[in-house]
Amino acid sequence: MFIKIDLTSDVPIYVQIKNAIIEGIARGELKEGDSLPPIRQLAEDIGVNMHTINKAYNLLKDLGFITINKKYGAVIQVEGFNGAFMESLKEELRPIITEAFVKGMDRDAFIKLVEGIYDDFGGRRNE
Amino acid sequence: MFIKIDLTSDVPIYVQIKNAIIEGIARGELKEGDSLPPIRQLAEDIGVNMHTINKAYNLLKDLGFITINKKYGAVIQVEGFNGAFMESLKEELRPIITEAFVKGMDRDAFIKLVEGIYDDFGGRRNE
DNA sequence: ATATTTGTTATATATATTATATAACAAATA
DNA sequence: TATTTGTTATATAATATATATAACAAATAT
Repeated sequence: MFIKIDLTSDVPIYVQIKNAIIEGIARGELKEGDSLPPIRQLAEDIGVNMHTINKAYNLLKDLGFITINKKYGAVIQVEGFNGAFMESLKEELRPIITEAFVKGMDRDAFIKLVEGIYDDFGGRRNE
Repeated sequence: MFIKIDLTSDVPIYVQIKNAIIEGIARGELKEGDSLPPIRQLAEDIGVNMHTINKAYNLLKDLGFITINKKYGAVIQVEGFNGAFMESLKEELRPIITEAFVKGMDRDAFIKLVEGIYDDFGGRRNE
């Protein structure tokens, strides 16, 4: 687990950790069934408090990216997208797109940006 | 100005107001040169504190959507996108796209979603 | 000229969020 | 039996969000 935290960022640490782990899955570094480190260990590794990791893990659970139990710890298990996810995705996306549109960025330019990010995950396929 | 605030939302009120005003520009209801209501008036209209409006206006100014001065108040004046905007846009977009990708949403499905939102602003053109 | 309206600034208070620090618990593991 | 695990409970501190008053200086209206 290589997670770099930017303490100057306005993005909360537990959100940065959540993002980094989802990135790890997207890049294929973390696969279904893989275990994440115990919260105390990861906390020491990246130099933050145990509860901050715990918060990140529970957020990942709520978002449907991992399961947590005492037997196996935190295990990558991705719930596919559903209606609720699509709704929250739209709500997140809308103000971002609106800002870009108002600033003169046309549809094609925005789509190019999206394609560029998607290409980072290359030919990777989700099972 | 028709701004509806969702007090149960986890999105701060001043951000909701900022988003609503940018939406207004995108929909063509607010045009370059138009003045926004005085902060006290808008505050009373939507039932929030003066400082909350002030914060929203100053955020809009920092983001390059309005200018503020005592003579003309808050006036719509959109700064076109630049490198800094593109960078922050990418940073905002990346974790959202990554989540969608990991959940099995492919590039084309995501782009369709983007196109749907762009279509809300119809044939409108930004000068 | 005078009063009002404007954005701005200054305090103060209250609540929620974020992050850390310790401690303890129950279940699983070594 | 001791250790490790996620979990829960308190406590503290800093920051963010929102409200409430008050006052200021500049512009506007009467």
